[in-house]
Amino acid sequence: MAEAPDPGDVAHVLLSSIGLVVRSARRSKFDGEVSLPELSALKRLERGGPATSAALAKYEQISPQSMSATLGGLETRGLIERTPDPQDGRQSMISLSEAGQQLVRTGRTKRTELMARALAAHFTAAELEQLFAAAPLLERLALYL
Amino acid sequence: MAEAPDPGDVAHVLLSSIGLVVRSARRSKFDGEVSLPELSALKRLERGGPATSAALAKYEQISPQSMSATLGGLETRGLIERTPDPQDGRQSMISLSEAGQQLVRTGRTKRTELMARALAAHFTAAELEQLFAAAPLLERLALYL
DNA sequence: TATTGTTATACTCTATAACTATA
DNA sequence: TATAGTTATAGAGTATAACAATA
Repeated sequence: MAEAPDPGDVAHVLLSSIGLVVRSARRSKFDGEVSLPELSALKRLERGGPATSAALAKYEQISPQSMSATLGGLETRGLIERTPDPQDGRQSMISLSEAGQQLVRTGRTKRTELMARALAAHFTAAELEQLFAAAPLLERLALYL
Repeated sequence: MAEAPDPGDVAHVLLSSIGLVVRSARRSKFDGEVSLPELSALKRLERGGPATSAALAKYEQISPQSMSATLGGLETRGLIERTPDPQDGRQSMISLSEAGQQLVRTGRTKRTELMARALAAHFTAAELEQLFAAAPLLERLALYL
């Protein structure tokens, strides 16, 4: 194990590399495909189960209004369902529809597939392991920004 | 070393975690501070030296038009300089100005500082090492998307 | 009054198309 | 004609402000 790198250096290289990946991922467009924020919300629902719009916004670190817009698009395409809270008429629980479950469970979004293929073709097992291990660290980092 | 994770799983967790970091980083606003794409361009110039607008766009994986807009903002604030190519009147070399060099070299952008503080406060040396090692892998991944 | 969620509006970052100037 | 770069315009994703409905 090498010595600990300077946090400033780590911040530097992370900001660069992460920016590049996001720009690249966004650049590849697929018709009728879910967008990055949509995919993120769907995966959150799969991992965490049904949730209110406000809770989702908090998890995803975006404003409730933005989440509202994202969910609107998902509902239009039948990927999520809303169940009004019988106790509190203001709230609704958002959950994955049958179609939404299929889409996320099978991981068959073209965007994820493209990245999976790139990983399989150009990275060693050890590197995949490294990237896999880095992901939870990145999630944790996001909480402190 | 654990066995190699499935590339699909790696793609999944990377897309999620990276999205979160970018949204969090963008959410924290600082007046008069360089934006993420601006910072990225400045760092590229520091690492790679003077370059043309087109070359920068290619490195950063954005269109030449977008890079033009980014550079326009940086020039207005005196962070970069343009040197016309004496041989070819169409081209200019972009380089960091004195102010731009200072800003990037000292790493004193508020955004980088915020992330550096978070890393220093909430991550172990081994984790920093892990994140540091993951950055070049992410850059490579971006090339194949 | 406070809370959940939406609608209206605007800003940032990016793209594509059309243009200018130079080669 | 071809290339480097800019200007014009549009779209995605985000934010804040103002509003409606419910508590």
